[in-house]
Amino acid sequence: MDSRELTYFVAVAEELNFGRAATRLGIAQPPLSRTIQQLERRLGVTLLTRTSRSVALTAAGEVLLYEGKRALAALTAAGRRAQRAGDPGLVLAMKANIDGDLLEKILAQFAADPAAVEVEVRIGGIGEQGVLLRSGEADAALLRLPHEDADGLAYEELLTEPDVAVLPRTHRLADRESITMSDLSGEQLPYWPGSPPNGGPLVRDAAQLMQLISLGRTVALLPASVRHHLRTDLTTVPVTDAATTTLVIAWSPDARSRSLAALVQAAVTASPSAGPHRSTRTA
Amino acid sequence: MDSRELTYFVAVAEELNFGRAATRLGIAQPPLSRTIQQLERRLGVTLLTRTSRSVALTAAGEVLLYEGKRALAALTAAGRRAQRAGDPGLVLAMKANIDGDLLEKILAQFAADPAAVEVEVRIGGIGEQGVLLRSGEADAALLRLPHEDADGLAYEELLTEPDVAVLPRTHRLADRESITMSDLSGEQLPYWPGSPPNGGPLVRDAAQLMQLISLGRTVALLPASVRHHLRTDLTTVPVTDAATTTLVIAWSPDARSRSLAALVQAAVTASPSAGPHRSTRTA
DNA sequence: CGAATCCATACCTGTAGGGTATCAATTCCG
DNA sequence: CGGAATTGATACCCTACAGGTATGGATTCG
Repeated sequence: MDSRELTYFVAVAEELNFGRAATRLGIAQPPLSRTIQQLERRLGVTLLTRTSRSVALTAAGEVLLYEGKRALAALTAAGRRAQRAGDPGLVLAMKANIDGDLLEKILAQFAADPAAVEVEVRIGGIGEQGVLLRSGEADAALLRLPHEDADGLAYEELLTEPDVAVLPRTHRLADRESITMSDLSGEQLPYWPGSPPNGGPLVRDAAQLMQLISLGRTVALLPASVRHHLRTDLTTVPVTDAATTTLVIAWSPDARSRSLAALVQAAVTASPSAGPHRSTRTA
Repeated sequence: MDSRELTYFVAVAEELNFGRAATRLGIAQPPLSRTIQQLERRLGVTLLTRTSRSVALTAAGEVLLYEGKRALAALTAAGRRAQRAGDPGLVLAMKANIDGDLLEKILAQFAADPAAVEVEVRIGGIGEQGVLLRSGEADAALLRLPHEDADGLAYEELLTEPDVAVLPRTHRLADRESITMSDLSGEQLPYWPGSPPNGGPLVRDAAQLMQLISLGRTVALLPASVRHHLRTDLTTVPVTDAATTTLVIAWSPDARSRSLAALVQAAVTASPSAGPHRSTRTA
């Protein structure tokens, strides 16, 4: 398999349109058609069914799209990790304000370890952490399960919190001791890029979300630790039957650096629920 | 990252010699040198330290070798799986005579499942099963832990057996009710390709091993179920403090075919220790 | 039925990947 | 100690193939 052909195929398979795919790849359409034909001939399998009006994936195409994307990601990740291999430092990816004040403790704990190295903390947008990790640009990431995807990653659980409702102070439920999910049935819950629209507004970052809540346009269910960083015009109310969010530290299962192991160890030690640990990966 | 460059690098990194690597790749040495230089320039990292007499890997090179091999394997596996995606059948890889008579039961159980498809059983050499699985040539494999490597694979445990000593009938220990590991301290235990030599003979397949045992040249510790297929000039003796071997059915964690799931299910159901199951991967 | 859309075909061009010849630096060994 | 052998780098050429342009054929849409 050649990575160029595969890259081209993935583009077509995702766009389901040769012209758009070619533009996205920065080449003309004819060479793209040719390359896909070559690939199909080489594999001896039809990947796409083209009516001269539209393109659809065959079963084989579905498989190749799914597996091919992973393989290509592994390829670029290999390069990235090699680039950063000389640099002894670690990169930790996280979203702003999701740590429940844990980050400082983790870093302090890590600093005490003899294997400690410099840690660059990279604050990314929603859903970026996993990408950074899988692409080899970050060594570890703080993720929230089940909101974020830990598929194919190793992780350790750090902290589990109940979700609370974040409301404007003027909201009808703002003064309640606690509420239930059914109390929120009339509200427009937001959704993130990547997850399916649910009628509510699309939010890209925390600040935007808080703004929308403040305007009464939406209401959010967030881990209890948001309380510590909340704007003064917002408040939180416990939701008795809400889901819980688990903060985990995740890393590539392929990584095997001494300092990364120490960072994970430090994170587990620094977290309040420092129970027995078990590495896991989701299937 | 380009797969061609990476393939070339892996060859050089494994051979630690540009000439040999070029031969292995079927190209001349100068273009190989050039390509590696290009790769290093592109990544901005030195991968190899060349004294004009020998080649050694840098830290970055080590990382790229390790991760690059995985990425390339994923690449070819993606192609293979796509090739076989149209074919609804499954390929099950295993070693001869390692199944403890379980294979028939598994296939019978599977045949009863509505999602059953044709199963091609591929009997491979020692250590090949994992390779077939990882390269996408097989959908599932019967492996013996801890002798074989389940790294990066998902698996379900089927059967755990104690190891027994396989001896010639004329052996001094052949008539004992049971023995201990210390009784075998004077014996030359064999080793397999891939594992480090230990002074004993190198064996490539079961028939060869049995022959060597019959000649009194070695003695083997094998799972108890070998008894069923043993030559008449050999016998087995329980070893009270021997390790146990666990037969597992393994598959690629990336696979998500209905029929494969049914096969795994059938294997678990057919195995005697049909307890609660838990998918695992080793780190 | 013409216009628009979309993939395939035909043909041309430039470059990058590959080959040969050779050099420079070590190492080996008589 | 000096010549032979080994090994990676350099210089140069050549061809195959990736990519571009123009255009055709088929389908859909208004």
